Amino acid sequence: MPTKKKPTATSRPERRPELLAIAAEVFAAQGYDATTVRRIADEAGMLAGSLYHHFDSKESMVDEILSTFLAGLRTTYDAVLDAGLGPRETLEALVTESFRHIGRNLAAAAIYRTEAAHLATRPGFQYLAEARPVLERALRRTLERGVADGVFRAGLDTRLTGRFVRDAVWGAAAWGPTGATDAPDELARPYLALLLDGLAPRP
Amino acid sequence: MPTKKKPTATSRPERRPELLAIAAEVFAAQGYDATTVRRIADEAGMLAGSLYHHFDSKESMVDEILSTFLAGLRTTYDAVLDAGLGPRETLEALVTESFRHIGRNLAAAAIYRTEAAHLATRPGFQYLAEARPVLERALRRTLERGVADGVFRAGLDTRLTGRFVRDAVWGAAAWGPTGATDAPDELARPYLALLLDGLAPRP
Amino acid sequence: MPTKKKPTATSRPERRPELLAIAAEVFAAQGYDATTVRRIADEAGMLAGSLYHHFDSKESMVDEILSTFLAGLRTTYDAVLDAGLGPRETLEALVTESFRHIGRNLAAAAIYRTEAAHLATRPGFQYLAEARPVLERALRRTLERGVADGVFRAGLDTRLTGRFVRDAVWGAAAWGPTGATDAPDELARPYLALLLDGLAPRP
Amino acid sequence: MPTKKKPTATSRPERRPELLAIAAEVFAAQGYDATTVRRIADEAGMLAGSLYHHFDSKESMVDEILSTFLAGLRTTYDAVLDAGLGPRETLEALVTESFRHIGRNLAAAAIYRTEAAHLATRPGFQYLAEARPVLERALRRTLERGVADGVFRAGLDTRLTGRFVRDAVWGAAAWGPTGATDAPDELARPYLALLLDGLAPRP
DNA sequence: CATGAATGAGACTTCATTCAT
DNA sequence: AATGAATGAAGTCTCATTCAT
Repeated sequence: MPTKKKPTATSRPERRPELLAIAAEVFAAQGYDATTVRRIADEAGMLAGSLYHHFDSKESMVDEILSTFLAGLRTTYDAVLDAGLGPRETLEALVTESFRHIGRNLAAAAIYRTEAAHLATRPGFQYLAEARPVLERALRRTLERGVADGVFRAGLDTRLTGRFVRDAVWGAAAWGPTGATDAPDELARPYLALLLDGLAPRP
Repeated sequence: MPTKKKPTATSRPERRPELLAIAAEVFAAQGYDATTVRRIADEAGMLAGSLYHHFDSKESMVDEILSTFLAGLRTTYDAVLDAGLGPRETLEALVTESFRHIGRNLAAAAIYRTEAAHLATRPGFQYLAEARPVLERALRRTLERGVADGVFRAGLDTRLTGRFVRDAVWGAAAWGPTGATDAPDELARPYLALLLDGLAPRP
Repeated sequence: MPTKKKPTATSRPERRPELLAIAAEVFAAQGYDATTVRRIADEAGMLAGSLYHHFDSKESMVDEILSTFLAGLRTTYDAVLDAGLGPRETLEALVTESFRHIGRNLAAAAIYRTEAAHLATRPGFQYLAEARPVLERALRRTLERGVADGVFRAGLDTRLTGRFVRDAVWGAAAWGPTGATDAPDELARPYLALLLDGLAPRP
Repeated sequence: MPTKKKPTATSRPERRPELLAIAAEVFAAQGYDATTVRRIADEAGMLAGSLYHHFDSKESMVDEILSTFLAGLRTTYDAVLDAGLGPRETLEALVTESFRHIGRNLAAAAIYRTEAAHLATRPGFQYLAEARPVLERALRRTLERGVADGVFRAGLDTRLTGRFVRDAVWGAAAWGPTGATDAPDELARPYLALLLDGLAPRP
């Protein structure tokens, strides 16, 4: 997937990702609107004005953070969907990879979860609205395939179920560093067990 | 002797809750920080300064919205937990009542879901941090009881499961008016079916 | 239901002077600009808007307070100057009556001392600028008479001395209630002793 | 004593004191509350918001003006009191140095005289209340020493006299630029003559 | 007379952003 | 690349004042 944005402001490649990581951390901690450019600069050990040698604007920072995050996510999902797996294995892979991507980019994921809906209304951020149903749709289709194949329970409301799964997965983005970073697979496994077999003991 | 006010024709039965509802709508739609007091006033058909006749500050508006919402939620949970139900029925009631409360107060719920984490760091909003684990804890304990009673699967990670359920339920607060308002019970039933029995068909 | 004819709630038909006294107290304590109309109303047990049944504006309140105070002062000075006293007795009377007037109208005096210079620049308050040199001028002329008569020391700088005396006298307006109210004559006597005879012991 | 500035080309040797001087002038002329930040900025040739690059708030401007002024005053008094002078010389030095300090910092002195009492009630300005009795106390003690030594008249009410002297001296801060700036010693000498020897001619 | 709601102007302050050095 | 000063637009909030009830 091609990068949509060339760095417009002059930048030395080393510093840029570093600054973005710092910015992501602050955005995640305080919220995008509540974060001041000065606070990011403080955290980076420079003055507010100096940030503009690296980025065009505060908006371009979230933009880059979120579009990078989402591009990676989409790539991951595409790989899963193109792998020719059965419905159950596809579902497991979608869930597992989601937890992994979130765990690897916790700040970006938290920003996405909290701010995307509001940011999506601003010009230049439509891609956020477009990205939102991606996981949901992949899940729904996988569920439909599974129901058709008899791998998943007949009569399943695939639309609602897709949403429930998506929300449960993304919820982990808000658990904070202690919850989701270290071992994303230790979230995926129990979640999948619950999702597939339910709470009630099998007879 | 001060007589009770008895407004005759143009009775204004408390403008306050009306204004709070408007404010909640705008906060939910745009985010707390991105919402200007003027926008709320516009929506209410008055000038920005006039709002301060009814409220101390913008902060006090979210405060009242959220604390009212959470007080109702806690009351509901307490009623469920005190009803003497078995674990499975308690779980069903917690989920069902959560969807109902969210559906009845969609704007407040959306604000809570999106802003609570950031607002909780401000002085005077500690109660948000305290309220956060309430549903999770109620769920976890119910799950523990259920596991002990053999109603729920043995070996369940009750801590993680509590969180997954909470996130799936609260996720609906972000579905927008078309998703969760109309028939909360039509969310609760399929969700509980999924949660209890899982995706996989029973043998 | 109260009686029709008499304004009952308060047996006082004239609320006005009472309200002015309250306003003067608050102006003196907080400063004119820092005083809100609402604060005055609070102190008077009514709502801010209700004050406008008695006064045209906040400005008209200070106006009435200060012009009343100054009219009384001028009357007093005129009486002293018209009494046909000698220079020394005139000086004593001016000082004594000043302390008395200040002591009797402490709040108004404090407002005058603190706010007059700034208020005088506003339209409608020119009389404040005109009133300012009244005591100084009376003092200076009395001093000049006294020097001519040999009652006061030859070579006295009457302009400076007039100012020094005025400032010492008006300074008491800022001493607070414990300093100047109770016994103005117990200020006048020692001050006059000091002024006439000085600190140094007579040989 | 202000050092001559030696600007090279466009040397900006600290804009801060310059801005403080401007602010002091405006505060003195209009009163603290009546002064708008915009007015100060206008006078300084910048926009209101730009002032906040140099100062935290309007309050912090008066704060710095007054605390600097009072620190200098206290230093001066301490030097006088530690000089080992006799009572009469101490008194003369206190009065002379007061007139000088006031004359050198007329705007700050005027602000102090007019606003200190009201400002002192705000948090962070307690030092104003503490600084107020400093001159009075120094004067009273010097007077007491003088009475004990027989340099000053026996039976003197030192408390009242201290206040009278303080008020006469500080009064000059309100005389305006034409009165007290140019030659503070030409105020001190006649005032001391009056204070020591009184109005009445010596026999 | 008093109330309670609302107005409208303006105040202080914040902040993203620019630009000469 | 970075600094420090400044801009300009907004935003929250205050307050004197008005007016129908």
